[in-house]
Amino acid sequence: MIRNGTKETKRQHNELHILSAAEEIFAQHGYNGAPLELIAERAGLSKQNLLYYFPSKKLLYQKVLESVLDNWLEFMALLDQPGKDPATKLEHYIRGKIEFSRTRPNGSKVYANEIISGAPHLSNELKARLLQHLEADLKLVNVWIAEGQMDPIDPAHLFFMIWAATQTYADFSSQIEIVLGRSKLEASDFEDAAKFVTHVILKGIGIKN
Amino acid sequence: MIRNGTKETKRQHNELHILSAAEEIFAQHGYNGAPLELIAERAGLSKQNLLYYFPSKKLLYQKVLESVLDNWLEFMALLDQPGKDPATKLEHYIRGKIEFSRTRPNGSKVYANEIISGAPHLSNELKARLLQHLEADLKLVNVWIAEGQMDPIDPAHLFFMIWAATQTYADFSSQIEIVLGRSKLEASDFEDAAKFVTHVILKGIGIKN
DNA sequence: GTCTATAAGGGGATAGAC
DNA sequence: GTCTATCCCCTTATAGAC
Repeated sequence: MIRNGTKETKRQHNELHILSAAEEIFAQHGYNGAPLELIAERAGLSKQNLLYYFPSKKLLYQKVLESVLDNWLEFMALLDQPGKDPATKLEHYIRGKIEFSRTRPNGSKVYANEIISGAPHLSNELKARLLQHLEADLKLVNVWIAEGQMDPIDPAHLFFMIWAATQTYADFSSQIEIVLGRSKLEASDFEDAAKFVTHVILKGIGIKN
Repeated sequence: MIRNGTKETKRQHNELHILSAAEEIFAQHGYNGAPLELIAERAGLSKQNLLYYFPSKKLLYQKVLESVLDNWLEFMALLDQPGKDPATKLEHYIRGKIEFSRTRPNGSKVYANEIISGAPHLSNELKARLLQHLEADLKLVNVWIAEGQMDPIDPAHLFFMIWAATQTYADFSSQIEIVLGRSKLEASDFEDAAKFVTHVILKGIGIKN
C-alpha cells in the first residue's frame, strides 16, 4: 500500500471534500466573508492543512468557480437533442437548469455572487466559453423564428429570462421558502417550478407544438 | 446661522452621501468585502468621520438595506391602480420593477446579496412587511383566475418569475452587458427588456385583453 | 464635527518540527 | 501530510485633542 496510487487517492479525496465545503461556505458568506478556517472545519481538517492542498484562498475559489461553470455549461447544451422539435428542446433546457438549481444550489449562489460583484475572478477564457455556447443557442432560436415556429422575439432576452427564472430557485431560495412556507424547498416545489416556467415561457413566445 | 436647522442640514447632507456611497460599495464588494474606508472615501470624508455619523458598519448596512426595501415595496403596490384591467396592472407592475433595476441597480444588488446569503441582516419586521404586501397581490391574482381572466397558474411562482426576470437586469448586468456587447446597459436595453418580459409573461399566463 | 493615534481582533499565509 | 507556532496585514472601532 505504499504505491503512488494510494497517495493520489488520498489527495483526490481531500481535494474533493475541500471543494465541496468551499462551495457551501462561499455560497453562504461570499468570497471575503468566508474564513478558510470555516471551510477547513467543514472539510474535516485544519486551516494549515487546507493550505497544503490549495496554496491560496483565491486559487481555491477559482477552482470552485471553474467547476460550477463547467457544470453550468453542460446544461447549456440546448443543441444536443438532434431531431427534436423546438418545444421539446426548450423544455429540456429549462428542466435542465431547474435541475441544476435543485442539485447544486450552492454552486449557483457562488456564481451569482461572482456575477453581481462584476465577475472579478472570472477568467476571459471561461467568459469566452460561455459566449461560444450561447452563440450557438441564439442562432438556433433565430432559425426557429425565421421558420415561423415561434414569435419574433429577441433571443438574448429569452435566455436572460430562462436563466433568471430558473436560477432564482437556488439563489433566492431563502425568500422563496418564506413565501411558500417551507423550511427547505422540496422536490415537488422544483417540479412545480419546472412546470410553471415551461408553461409560461413556451406559451409566451408562441411556440407551436 | 447658528440655528439648529443648519446643523441638521449638514448631518442630513452627509448621511445621504454616505448611504449612497455605501450602497455602491456594498453592491460591488458584499458586506464583508466592503471596507469602511472605501465607503468614506467615496463619500468624501474620513473613516473616523463616517463612524461619527454611523456608529457601526452593521448599522450602516442595515440602513442601506432598509432604504432599498422601502423602495422595493413601493413598486409592489400592484393594487394601487383602481379600475384598471389585469393586463394593464401587470404591465405597470413589471415596468415598475424594470425601472427599479434601471434606476437603483446597486440597491438591487445589495438586496440580492443579502437574500443569497440567507438574509442574515433582514429584520423580521421587514420580512413581515414584504409578505404582507405580497399576500394582497396573490389574492388579487387568484381573483383574476377565479373570474377566468387568465390561466389557472400558481400566483406565487408568477411573482418569483417577475422578480427574477426584472431584477436580473440589475443584478446580472455584468453578464448581460457581455452578451449584448455593451460597456453599460442603456435606456433602450431596459425598454427592450420591459417589452419582452411584459409580452412573454402576459401571453404566457393567458391574460385576456 | 473633524482630526491623530491607537487599541483589539480576525484571518491569510509561512516556517519548521515530526 | 499534518501539526504547532507565528508573522503580519487589514479593518473595525474607540479615545481624546482641537
